[in-house]
Amino acid sequence: MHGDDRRRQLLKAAIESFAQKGFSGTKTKDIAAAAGVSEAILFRHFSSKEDLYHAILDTKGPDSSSNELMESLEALAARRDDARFFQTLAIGVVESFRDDPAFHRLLLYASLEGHLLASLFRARFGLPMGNFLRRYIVLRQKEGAFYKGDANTAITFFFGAVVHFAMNRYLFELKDQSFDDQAVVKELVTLVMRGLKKGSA
Amino acid sequence: MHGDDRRRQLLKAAIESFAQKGFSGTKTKDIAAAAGVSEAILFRHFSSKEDLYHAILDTKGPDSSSNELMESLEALAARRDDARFFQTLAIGVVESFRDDPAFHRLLLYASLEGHLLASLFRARFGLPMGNFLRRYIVLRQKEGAFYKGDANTAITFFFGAVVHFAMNRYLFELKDQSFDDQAVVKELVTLVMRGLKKGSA
DNA sequence: ATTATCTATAGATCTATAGATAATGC
DNA sequence: ATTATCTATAGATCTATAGATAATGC
Repeated sequence: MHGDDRRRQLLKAAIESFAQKGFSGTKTKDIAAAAGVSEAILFRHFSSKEDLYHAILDTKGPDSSSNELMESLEALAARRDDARFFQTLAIGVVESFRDDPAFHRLLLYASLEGHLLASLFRARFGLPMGNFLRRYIVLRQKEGAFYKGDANTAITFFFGAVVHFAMNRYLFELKDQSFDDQAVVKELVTLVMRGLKKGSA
Repeated sequence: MHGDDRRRQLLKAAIESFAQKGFSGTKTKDIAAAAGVSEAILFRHFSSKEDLYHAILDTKGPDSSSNELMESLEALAARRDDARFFQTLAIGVVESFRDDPAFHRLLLYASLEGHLLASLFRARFGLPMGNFLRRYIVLRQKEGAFYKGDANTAITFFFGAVVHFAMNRYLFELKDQSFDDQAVVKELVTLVMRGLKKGSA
Protein backbone atom coordinates (compact mmCIF):
# COMPACT_ATOMS: atom_id res chain seq x y z
CA MET A 1 0.00 0.00 0.00
CA HIS A 2 1.12 3.51 -0.79
CA GLY A 3 2.32 5.81 1.95
CA ASP A 4 -0.56 8.23 1.75
CA ASP A 5 -3.18 5.51 1.77
CA ARG A 6 -1.57 3.77 4.71
CA ARG A 7 -1.35 7.06 6.53
CA ARG A 8 -5.06 7.70 6.03
CA GLN A 9 -5.89 4.18 7.09
CA LEU A 10 -3.85 4.56 10.26
CA LEU A 11 -5.50 7.89 11.00
CA LYS A 12 -8.93 6.36 10.60
CA ALA A 13 -8.04 3.49 12.90
CA ALA A 14 -6.63 6.00 15.37
CA ILE A 15 -9.78 8.09 15.36
CA GLU A 16 -11.89 5.01 16.01
CA SER A 17 -9.72 3.90 18.88
CA PHE A 18 -9.25 7.32 20.47
CA ALA A 19 -13.00 7.80 20.19
CA GLN A 20 -13.71 4.46 21.82
CA LYS A 21 -11.11 4.45 24.58
CA GLY A 22 -9.64 7.92 24.86
CA PHE A 23 -6.02 8.88 24.45
CA SER A 24 -4.52 6.96 27.36
CA GLY A 25 -6.79 3.99 26.77
CA THR A 26 -5.58 3.65 23.20
CA LYS A 27 -2.43 1.61 22.60
CA THR A 28 -0.31 2.15 19.52
CA LYS A 29 -0.34 -1.61 19.11
CA ASP A 30 -4.13 -1.62 18.73
CA ILE A 31 -4.06 1.09 16.09
CA ALA A 32 -1.38 -0.72 14.10
CA ALA A 33 -3.27 -3.99 14.44
CA ALA A 34 -6.53 -2.38 13.30
CA ALA A 35 -4.72 -1.17 10.20
CA GLY A 36 -3.11 -4.58 9.78
CA VAL A 37 0.50 -3.43 10.06
CA SER A 38 3.25 -3.51 12.63
CA GLU A 39 3.78 -0.76 15.15
CA ALA A 40 6.99 0.25 13.42
CA ILE A 41 4.93 1.38 10.44
CA LEU A 42 2.77 3.53 12.66
CA PHE A 43 5.82 5.33 13.99
CA ARG A 44 7.18 5.75 10.50
CA HIS A 45 4.11 7.79 9.57
CA PHE A 46 3.70 9.60 12.88
CA SER A 47 6.67 10.46 15.03
CA SER A 48 4.74 9.92 18.22
CA LYS A 49 1.35 8.98 19.59
CA GLU A 50 0.74 12.63 20.39
CA ASP A 51 1.61 13.58 16.80
CA LEU A 52 -0.98 11.09 15.61
CA TYR A 53 -3.57 12.82 17.75
CA HIS A 54 -2.66 16.20 16.30
CA ALA A 55 -2.85 14.89 12.75
CA ILE A 56 -6.51 14.07 13.31
CA LEU A 57 -7.33 17.76 13.36
CA ASP A 58 -6.21 18.19 9.78
CA THR A 59 -8.65 15.51 8.62
CA LYS A 60 -11.45 17.61 10.09
CA GLY A 61 -11.12 20.82 8.15
CA PRO A 62 -14.21 22.75 7.06
CA ASP A 63 -16.09 20.29 4.90
CA SER A 64 -18.69 20.77 2.22
CA SER A 65 -21.63 19.71 4.35
CA SER A 66 -20.94 22.35 6.99
CA ASN A 67 -20.63 24.99 4.28
CA GLU A 68 -23.94 23.89 2.81
CA LEU A 69 -25.55 24.10 6.22
CA MET A 70 -24.17 27.61 6.72
CA GLU A 71 -25.53 28.79 3.38
CA SER A 72 -28.94 27.32 4.05
CA LEU A 73 -29.02 29.06 7.41
CA GLU A 74 -28.06 32.41 5.91
CA ALA A 75 -30.82 32.13 3.33
CA LEU A 76 -33.39 31.24 5.98
CA ALA A 77 -32.15 34.05 8.21
CA ALA A 78 -32.54 36.53 5.35
CA ARG A 79 -36.16 35.38 4.94
CA ARG A 80 -36.73 35.50 8.70
CA ASP A 81 -37.99 31.94 8.53
CA ASP A 82 -37.34 31.26 12.19
CA ALA A 83 -38.97 27.86 12.36
CA ARG A 84 -37.04 26.45 9.42
CA PHE A 85 -33.88 28.19 10.62
CA PHE A 86 -33.86 26.34 13.94
CA GLN A 87 -35.15 23.16 12.37
CA THR A 88 -32.32 23.14 9.83
CA LEU A 89 -29.68 23.89 12.42
CA ALA A 90 -31.01 21.24 14.78
CA ILE A 91 -31.10 18.61 12.07
CA GLY A 92 -27.59 19.59 11.02
CA VAL A 93 -26.33 19.01 14.55
CA VAL A 94 -28.14 15.71 15.01
CA GLU A 95 -26.98 14.43 11.62
CA SER A 96 -23.43 15.34 12.48
CA PHE A 97 -23.68 13.09 15.54
CA ARG A 98 -25.44 10.36 13.63
CA ASP A 99 -22.99 10.33 10.72
CA ASP A 100 -19.81 10.64 12.72
CA PRO A 101 -20.34 9.59 16.33
CA ALA A 102 -16.68 8.63 16.60
CA PHE A 103 -15.61 12.19 16.04
CA HIS A 104 -17.98 13.53 18.65
CA ARG A 105 -16.84 10.95 21.15
CA LEU A 106 -13.29 12.03 20.34
CA LEU A 107 -14.23 15.64 21.00
CA LEU A 108 -15.84 14.78 24.29
CA TYR A 109 -12.77 12.85 25.40
CA ALA A 110 -10.61 15.75 24.28
CA SER A 111 -12.74 18.17 26.30
CA LEU A 112 -12.41 16.04 29.42
CA GLU A 113 -8.72 15.43 28.92
CA GLY A 114 -8.18 19.11 28.28
CA HIS A 115 -6.64 18.25 24.95
CA LEU A 116 -5.91 20.95 22.40
CA LEU A 117 -8.18 19.20 19.91
CA ALA A 118 -11.24 20.32 21.83
CA SER A 119 -10.44 24.01 22.01
CA LEU A 120 -9.16 24.12 18.44
CA PHE A 121 -12.35 22.55 17.17
CA ARG A 122 -14.44 24.85 19.27
CA ALA A 123 -12.57 27.86 17.88
CA ARG A 124 -12.93 26.61 14.32
CA PHE A 125 -16.56 25.51 14.33
CA GLY A 126 -18.24 26.28 17.60
CA LEU A 127 -17.36 29.96 17.81
CA PRO A 128 -18.35 30.94 14.25
CA MET A 129 -21.62 29.06 14.58
CA GLY A 130 -22.25 30.52 18.02
CA ASN A 131 -21.53 34.04 16.82
CA PHE A 132 -23.77 33.60 13.82
CA LEU A 133 -26.61 32.32 15.95
CA ARG A 134 -26.10 35.08 18.51
CA ARG A 135 -26.27 37.79 15.86
CA TYR A 136 -29.49 36.32 14.51
CA ILE A 137 -31.11 36.07 17.92
CA VAL A 138 -30.13 39.63 18.81
CA LEU A 139 -31.45 40.82 15.47
CA ARG A 140 -34.77 39.10 15.95
CA GLN A 141 -35.02 40.49 19.46
CA LYS A 142 -34.46 44.01 18.12
CA GLU A 143 -37.07 43.42 15.48
CA GLY A 144 -39.47 42.50 18.26
CA ALA A 145 -40.03 38.96 16.98
CA PHE A 146 -38.20 37.22 19.86
CA TYR A 147 -38.61 37.77 23.56
CA LYS A 148 -35.94 39.91 25.18
CA GLY A 149 -33.25 38.08 27.12
CA ASP A 150 -29.59 37.17 27.19
CA ALA A 151 -28.60 35.77 23.80
CA ASN A 152 -25.96 33.42 25.25
CA THR A 153 -28.56 31.86 27.47
CA ALA A 154 -30.84 31.43 24.47
CA ILE A 155 -28.01 29.66 22.66
CA THR A 156 -27.43 27.35 25.61
CA PHE A 157 -31.17 26.71 25.67
CA PHE A 158 -31.30 25.68 22.03
CA PHE A 159 -28.01 23.79 21.73
CA GLY A 160 -28.50 22.21 25.12
CA ALA A 161 -31.71 20.52 24.09
CA VAL A 162 -30.42 19.42 20.70
CA VAL A 163 -26.94 18.30 21.73
CA HIS A 164 -28.29 16.51 24.80
CA PHE A 165 -30.63 14.54 22.59
CA ALA A 166 -27.93 13.74 20.04
CA MET A 167 -25.45 12.70 22.71
CA ASN A 168 -27.89 10.38 24.45
CA ARG A 169 -28.93 8.81 21.21
CA TYR A 170 -25.66 8.50 19.31
CA LEU A 171 -22.88 8.65 21.88
CA PHE A 172 -24.25 6.79 24.86
CA GLU A 173 -26.82 4.77 23.02
CA LEU A 174 -29.62 5.15 25.48
CA LYS A 175 -32.51 3.51 23.73
CA ASP A 176 -35.43 4.70 25.76
CA GLN A 177 -36.56 7.01 22.99
CA SER A 178 -38.73 5.47 20.39
CA PHE A 179 -39.34 8.27 17.91
CA ASP A 180 -37.10 8.89 14.95
CA ASP A 181 -34.75 11.86 14.71
CA GLN A 182 -37.05 13.92 12.53
CA ALA A 183 -39.99 13.62 14.91
CA VAL A 184 -38.00 14.38 18.04
CA VAL A 185 -36.13 17.28 16.45
CA LYS A 186 -39.36 18.73 15.17
CA GLU A 187 -40.90 18.60 18.62
CA LEU A 188 -37.79 20.01 20.29
CA VAL A 189 -37.77 22.88 17.82
CA THR A 190 -41.44 23.55 18.55
CA LEU A 191 -40.60 23.75 22.26
CA VAL A 192 -37.60 25.99 21.66
CA MET A 193 -39.56 28.27 19.36
CA ARG A 194 -42.26 28.76 21.96
CA GLY A 195 -39.54 29.72 24.40
CA LEU A 196 -37.92 32.23 22.10
CA LYS A 197 -40.47 33.57 19.65
CA LYS A 198 -43.49 35.68 20.41
CA GLY A 199 -46.78 34.31 19.23
CA SER A 200 -45.55 30.72 18.93
CA ALA A 201 -47.84 29.41 21.62
CA MET B 1 -3.29 6.54 60.12
CA HIS B 2 -6.09 4.05 60.69
CA GLY B 3 -7.13 1.70 57.96
CA ASP B 4 -10.55 3.17 57.38
CA ASP B 5 -9.26 6.72 57.22
CA ARG B 6 -6.50 5.77 54.83
CA ARG B 7 -8.99 3.92 52.70
CA ARG B 8 -11.25 6.96 52.48
CA GLN B 9 -8.28 9.17 51.70
CA LEU B 10 -7.19 6.86 48.90
CA LEU B 11 -10.71 6.74 47.51
CA LYS B 12 -10.89 10.51 47.49
CA ALA B 13 -7.57 10.77 45.71
CA ALA B 14 -8.74 8.14 43.25
CA ILE B 15 -11.96 9.99 42.48
CA GLU B 16 -10.01 13.17 41.80
CA SER B 17 -7.59 11.44 39.51
CA PHE B 18 -10.13 9.31 37.65
CA ALA B 19 -12.23 12.46 37.20
CA GLN B 20 -9.27 14.42 35.85
CA LYS B 21 -7.66 11.82 33.62
CA GLY B 22 -10.07 8.94 33.21
CA PHE B 23 -9.42 5.32 34.15
CA SER B 24 -6.56 4.56 31.78
CA GLY B 25 -5.00 7.96 32.30
CA THR B 26 -4.81 7.42 36.03
CA LYS B 27 -1.76 5.61 37.42
CA THR B 28 -1.89 3.81 40.74
CA LYS B 29 1.36 5.57 41.57
CA ASP B 30 -0.33 8.99 41.27
CA ILE B 31 -3.16 7.98 43.58
CA ALA B 32 -0.78 6.61 46.17
CA ALA B 33 1.39 9.73 45.91
CA ALA B 34 -1.64 12.03 46.26
CA ALA B 35 -2.49 10.19 49.47
CA GLY B 36 1.14 10.33 50.54
CA VAL B 37 1.71 6.59 50.75
CA SER B 38 3.41 3.91 48.74
CA GLU B 39 1.66 1.94 46.06
CA ALA B 40 1.82 -1.17 48.19
CA ILE B 41 -0.60 0.46 50.63
CA LEU B 42 -3.02 1.17 47.83
CA PHE B 43 -3.07 -2.47 46.84
CA ARG B 44 -3.50 -3.49 50.46
CA HIS B 45 -6.77 -1.59 50.58
CA PHE B 46 -7.96 -2.39 47.07
CA SER B 47 -7.08 -5.62 45.41
CA SER B 48 -6.85 -4.01 41.98
CA LYS B 49 -7.21 -0.72 40.19
CA GLU B 50 -10.58 -1.90 38.89
CA ASP B 51 -11.68 -2.74 42.43
CA LEU B 52 -10.81 0.82 43.42
CA TYR B 53 -13.08 2.10 40.68
CA HIS B 54 -15.94 -0.08 41.87
CA ALA B 55 -15.48 1.07 45.45
CA ILE B 56 -16.22 4.62 44.37
CA LEU B 57 -19.83 3.70 43.73
CA ASP B 58 -20.39 2.91 47.40
CA THR B 59 -19.29 6.39 48.40
CA LYS B 60 -22.08 7.78 46.25
CA GLY B 61 -25.15 6.31 47.84
CA PRO B 62 -28.36 8.33 48.10
CA ASP B 63 -27.37 11.37 50.16
CA SER B 64 -29.38 13.76 52.26
CA SER B 65 -29.29 16.61 49.75
CA SER B 66 -30.87 14.52 47.00
CA ASN B 67 -33.59 13.40 49.42
CA GLU B 68 -34.25 17.00 50.38
CA LEU B 69 -34.52 17.95 46.74
CA MET B 70 -36.96 15.15 46.09
CA GLU B 71 -39.19 16.19 48.99
CA SER B 72 -39.19 19.82 47.87
CA LEU B 73 -40.16 18.73 44.40
CA GLU B 74 -43.01 16.58 45.65
CA ALA B 75 -44.37 19.46 47.70
CA LEU B 76 -44.17 21.84 44.74
CA ALA B 77 -45.77 19.26 42.48
CA ALA B 78 -48.65 18.83 44.93
CA ARG B 79 -49.21 22.59 44.82
CA ARG B 80 -48.88 22.65 41.02
CA ASP B 81 -46.27 25.36 41.35
CA ASP B 82 -44.74 24.64 37.96
CA ALA B 83 -42.35 27.59 37.89
CA ARG B 84 -40.81 26.82 41.28
CA PHE B 85 -40.84 23.11 40.48
CA PHE B 86 -38.60 23.51 37.45
CA GLN B 87 -36.58 26.25 39.10
CA THR B 88 -35.84 24.03 42.09
CA LEU B 89 -34.95 21.04 39.96
CA ALA B 90 -32.70 23.13 37.70
CA ILE B 91 -30.88 24.66 40.64
CA GLY B 92 -30.49 21.24 42.18
CA VAL B 93 -28.82 19.98 39.02
CA VAL B 94 -26.55 22.99 38.63
CA GLU B 95 -25.54 22.90 42.30
CA SER B 96 -24.72 19.24 41.99
CA PHE B 97 -22.27 20.10 39.21
CA ARG B 98 -20.91 23.09 41.07
CA ASP B 99 -20.38 21.26 44.37
CA ASP B 100 -18.97 18.07 42.94
CA PRO B 101 -17.62 18.59 39.44
CA ALA B 102 -15.16 15.73 39.97
CA PHE B 103 -17.98 13.26 40.30
CA HIS B 104 -19.70 14.49 37.16
CA ARG B 105 -16.46 14.35 35.21
CA LEU B 106 -16.08 10.81 36.52
CA LEU B 107 -19.57 9.96 35.32
CA LEU B 108 -18.89 11.40 31.90
CA TYR B 109 -15.68 9.41 31.59
CA ALA B 110 -17.55 6.34 32.74
CA SER B 111 -20.24 6.92 30.11
CA LEU B 112 -17.64 7.23 27.36
CA GLU B 113 -15.63 4.28 28.57
CA GLY B 114 -18.78 2.22 28.88
CA HIS B 115 -17.97 1.61 32.51
CA LEU B 116 -20.53 0.06 34.83
CA LEU B 117 -20.39 3.14 37.06
CA ALA B 118 -22.31 5.15 34.51
CA SER B 119 -25.23 2.79 34.06
CA LEU B 120 -25.43 2.01 37.76
CA PHE B 121 -25.60 5.66 38.61
CA ARG B 122 -28.16 6.26 35.91
CA ALA B 123 -30.30 3.45 37.27
CA ARG B 124 -29.99 4.71 40.82
CA PHE B 125 -30.54 8.43 40.30
CA GLY B 126 -31.34 9.23 36.71
CA LEU B 127 -34.21 6.80 36.24
CA PRO B 128 -36.15 7.63 39.41
CA MET B 129 -35.79 11.35 38.72
CA GLY B 130 -36.72 10.88 35.07
CA ASN B 131 -39.77 8.82 35.98
CA PHE B 132 -40.87 11.34 38.56
CA LEU B 133 -40.52 14.20 36.10
CA ARG B 134 -42.32 12.24 33.39
CA ARG B 135 -45.26 11.49 35.64
CA TYR B 136 -45.55 15.15 36.55
CA ILE B 137 -45.39 16.33 32.95
CA VAL B 138 -48.00 13.80 31.84
CA LEU B 139 -50.21 14.82 34.74
CA ARG B 140 -49.96 18.51 33.87
CA GLN B 141 -50.70 17.71 30.25
CA LYS B 142 -53.81 15.81 31.24
CA GLU B 143 -54.86 18.70 33.44
CA GLY B 144 -54.56 20.93 30.39
CA ALA B 145 -51.87 23.13 31.94
CA PHE B 146 -49.05 21.93 29.66
CA TYR B 147 -49.03 21.64 25.88
CA LYS B 148 -49.53 18.14 24.53
CA GLY B 149 -46.44 16.34 23.33
CA ASP B 150 -44.08 13.46 24.03
CA ALA B 151 -43.03 13.57 27.69
CA ASN B 152 -39.58 12.09 27.01
CA THR B 153 -38.87 14.85 24.54
CA ALA B 154 -39.98 17.40 27.11
CA ILE B 155 -37.55 15.87 29.59
CA THR B 156 -34.72 16.04 27.08
CA PHE B 157 -35.71 19.63 26.42
CA PHE B 158 -35.49 20.62 30.07
CA PHE B 159 -32.49 18.56 31.17
CA GLY B 160 -30.67 19.32 27.94
CA ALA B 161 -30.70 23.03 28.56
CA VAL B 162 -29.79 22.75 32.23
CA VAL B 163 -27.16 20.02 31.98
CA HIS B 164 -25.59 21.66 28.94
CA PHE B 165 -25.21 24.86 30.89
CA ALA B 166 -23.82 23.12 33.98
CA MET B 167 -21.38 21.07 31.93
CA ASN B 168 -20.02 24.04 30.06
CA ARG B 169 -19.64 26.05 33.22
CA TYR B 170 -18.35 23.48 35.69
CA LEU B 171 -16.84 20.66 33.68
CA PHE B 172 -15.24 22.35 30.71
CA GLU B 173 -14.85 25.75 32.28
CA LEU B 174 -15.92 27.78 29.31
CA LYS B 175 -15.97 31.27 30.70
CA ASP B 176 -17.89 33.12 28.02
CA GLN B 177 -20.93 33.42 30.24
CA SER B 178 -20.90 36.34 32.59
CA PHE B 179 -24.08 35.90 34.60
CA ASP B 180 -24.24 33.99 37.83
CA ASP B 181 -25.93 30.63 38.16
CA GLN B 182 -29.14 32.01 39.63
CA ALA B 183 -29.67 34.48 36.82
CA VAL B 184 -28.94 32.00 34.03
CA VAL B 185 -31.03 29.24 35.60
CA LYS B 186 -33.90 31.65 36.10
CA GLU B 187 -33.81 32.66 32.46
CA LEU B 188 -33.47 29.08 31.25
CA VAL B 189 -36.47 28.07 33.32
CA THR B 190 -38.45 30.97 31.86
CA LEU B 191 -37.61 29.73 28.38
CA VAL B 192 -38.46 26.12 29.25
CA MET B 193 -41.73 27.16 30.89
CA ARG B 194 -42.80 29.04 27.82
CA GLY B 195 -42.09 25.92 25.82
CA LEU B 196 -44.08 23.64 28.08
CA LYS B 197 -46.78 25.59 29.85
CA LYS B 198 -49.76 27.26 28.32
CA GLY B 199 -50.16 30.94 29.04
CA SER B 200 -46.50 31.46 29.98
CA ALA B 201 -45.79 33.81 27.09
C1' DA C 1 -0.17 -9.19 68.62
C1' DT C 2 -1.95 -6.59 65.13
C1' DT C 3 -1.95 -3.19 61.81
C1' DA C 4 0.25 0.18 58.84
C1' DT C 5 3.83 1.01 56.24
C1' DC C 6 8.11 0.77 53.42
C1' DT C 7 11.63 -0.84 49.94
C1' DA C 8 12.52 -3.68 46.32
C1' DT C 9 11.20 -5.98 42.51
C1' DA C 10 8.74 -9.29 39.33
C1' DG C 11 6.36 -9.50 35.31
C1' DA C 12 3.60 -7.34 31.99
C1' DT C 13 2.81 -3.72 28.87
C1' DC C 14 3.82 0.29 26.25
C1' DT C 15 6.20 3.67 23.18
C1' DA C 16 9.64 4.14 20.07
C1' DT C 17 13.82 2.74 17.37
C1' DA C 18 17.45 -0.07 14.84
C1' DG C 19 18.55 -2.83 11.29
C1' DA C 20 17.27 -6.05 7.77
C1' DT C 21 14.17 -7.64 4.01
C1' DA C 22 10.45 -7.50 0.56
C1' DA C 23 7.85 -4.91 -2.75
C1' DT C 24 7.26 -1.19 -6.01
C1' DG C 25 8.23 2.36 -9.56
C1' DC C 26 11.13 4.20 -12.89
C1' DA D 1 16.70 3.34 -6.18
C1' DT D 2 13.03 4.15 -3.28
C1' DT D 3 9.50 3.00 -0.37
C1' DA D 4 6.94 -0.13 2.60
C1' DT D 5 7.31 -3.39 5.71
C1' DC D 6 8.87 -6.78 9.26
C1' DT D 7 11.22 -8.76 13.43
C1' DA D 8 13.48 -7.87 17.43
C1' DT D 9 14.31 -5.22 21.16
C1' DA D 10 15.64 -1.18 24.18
C1' DG D 11 14.10 1.49 27.73
C1' DA D 12 10.42 3.29 30.25
C1' DT D 13 6.32 2.72 32.77
C1' DC D 14 2.74 0.30 35.05
C1' DT D 15 0.21 -2.99 38.10
C1' DA D 16 0.73 -5.95 41.70
C1' DT D 17 3.25 -8.74 45.23
C1' DA D 18 6.85 -10.42 48.64
C1' DG D 19 9.15 -9.79 52.62
C1' DA D 20 10.82 -6.83 56.20
C1' DT D 21 10.21 -2.98 59.54
C1' DA D 22 7.89 0.60 62.29
C1' DA D 23 3.89 2.05 64.83
C1' DT D 24 -0.25 1.19 67.45
C1' DG D 25 -3.62 -0.95 70.65
C1' DC D 26 -4.65 -4.06 74.15
